[in-house]
Amino acid sequence: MFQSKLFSKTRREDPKDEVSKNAKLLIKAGFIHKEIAGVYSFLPLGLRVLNKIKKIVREEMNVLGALELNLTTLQNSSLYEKTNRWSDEEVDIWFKTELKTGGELGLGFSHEEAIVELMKKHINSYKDLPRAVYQIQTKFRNEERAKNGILRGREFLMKDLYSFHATEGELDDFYDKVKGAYERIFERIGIGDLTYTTFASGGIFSKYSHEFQTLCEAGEDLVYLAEEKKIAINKEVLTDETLSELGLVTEELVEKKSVEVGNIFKLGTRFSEPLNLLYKDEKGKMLPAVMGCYGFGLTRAMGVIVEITSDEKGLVWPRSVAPFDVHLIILDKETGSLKGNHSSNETTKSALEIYNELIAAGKEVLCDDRGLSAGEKLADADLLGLPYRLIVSDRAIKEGKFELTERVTGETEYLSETELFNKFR
RNA sequence: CGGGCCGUAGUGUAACGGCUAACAUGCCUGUUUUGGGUACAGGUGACUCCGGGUUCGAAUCCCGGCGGCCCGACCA
Repeated sequence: MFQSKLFSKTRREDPKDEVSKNAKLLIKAGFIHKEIAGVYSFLPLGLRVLNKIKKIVREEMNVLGALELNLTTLQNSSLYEKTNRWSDEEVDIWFKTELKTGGELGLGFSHEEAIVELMKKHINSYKDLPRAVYQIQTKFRNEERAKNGILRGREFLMKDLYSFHATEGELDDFYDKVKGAYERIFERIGIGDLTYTTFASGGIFSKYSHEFQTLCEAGEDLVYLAEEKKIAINKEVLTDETLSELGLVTEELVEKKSVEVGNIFKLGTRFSEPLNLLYKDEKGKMLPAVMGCYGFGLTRAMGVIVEITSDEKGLVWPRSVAPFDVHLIILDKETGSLKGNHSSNETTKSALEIYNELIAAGKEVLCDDRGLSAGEKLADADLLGLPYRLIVSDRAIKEGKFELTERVTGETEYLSETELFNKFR
């Protein structure tokens, strides 16, 4: 893609209405746009990052054998009355609205009820179990106070997976597999080292749930780490009892701030019972299905990546989620001479060749063909934070070399064309 | 939901109750420059968030609304 065609512009100054690092940088670099407090639009660059994360999440969901679907945003109030989750006393984050013909609706904040209602039509027998379905969908939560940019919005993108089982043992097995899948997701999106599987309060059905907490100064949660064992405990369940159960002692724990990027729950029959999701077992007995639910905040994960990887110059994307692989920067005496994908200038011509070859090699390339000064282009490149910056300049062309700089380390190599392509193979 | 701060060109800031609301940046024209936001010249751009009030006079003071941020509470 040519940068001259990209409508989003970078800004020189921090937006005055943002304090969080993630929002400041993402806005400055033109990845997102704030519509309302806690409500952000995703511009082309930001959307590309989100899509990269989505792809990784989908791949890991597929490994679990889960099928993707898409439930509605508008939710029927009467369904939630059955599980006692419609009243404001029970759930205070609903965005509620109503039909012109009467009747209340809510914008979905989570979809346990909806998925159970749907699966009732498709699960009748033990032969229909187990089942796992997921969706990647915008959730709405009427937070009293949105904060920290895209870490806690009123509207955000979430992956929610639900599983249905005949027995608790079956749920336990699946639950452990999901835990593994989550660990792979965090590894793959580049925050695995800082993400801890954390014991948290479990709700009614199980003693604990597991949160995936990424250590981060911008975090709102407090976790206690046993670093060597790679175990963490959320402050909310930190008791002597918990410690002895997990075989830990207070002395080995370190307190850290963190962001909850995922949370997995054993729901048991919390929803299947009141909503009558029943199946017949081998003996013809009607039993409620045993369920699990597994959430992952995509937009929040993106915010966390920014919080922990960016530096004073700007964003620093891990390769797996970067909007492009390579930032190809043309520095020549006639920049702006690039018209309709051809040019008479040797440097630009050479850059275009490289551009086309990289694309042919399957790389995603952002080519800075704008008629700006070198300094501006370099500063923008740092701000956008693509993994590699490839400079094609008059100087380099004379020497027959391309200059490749890795954003995260700042290390530069001077490569021949062959070496360059070996690098990207 | 308690407490605090704030709202001025696209962006970031300034302006004692008093001159045509200033500066930087951006944007447009031209010349210049091409390895770290190049330089110069000319130009463009604001009903000072909205509504009321006080005053000879309001960006500035008062009331109400809307919007934004922070601290705390909350976050199934």
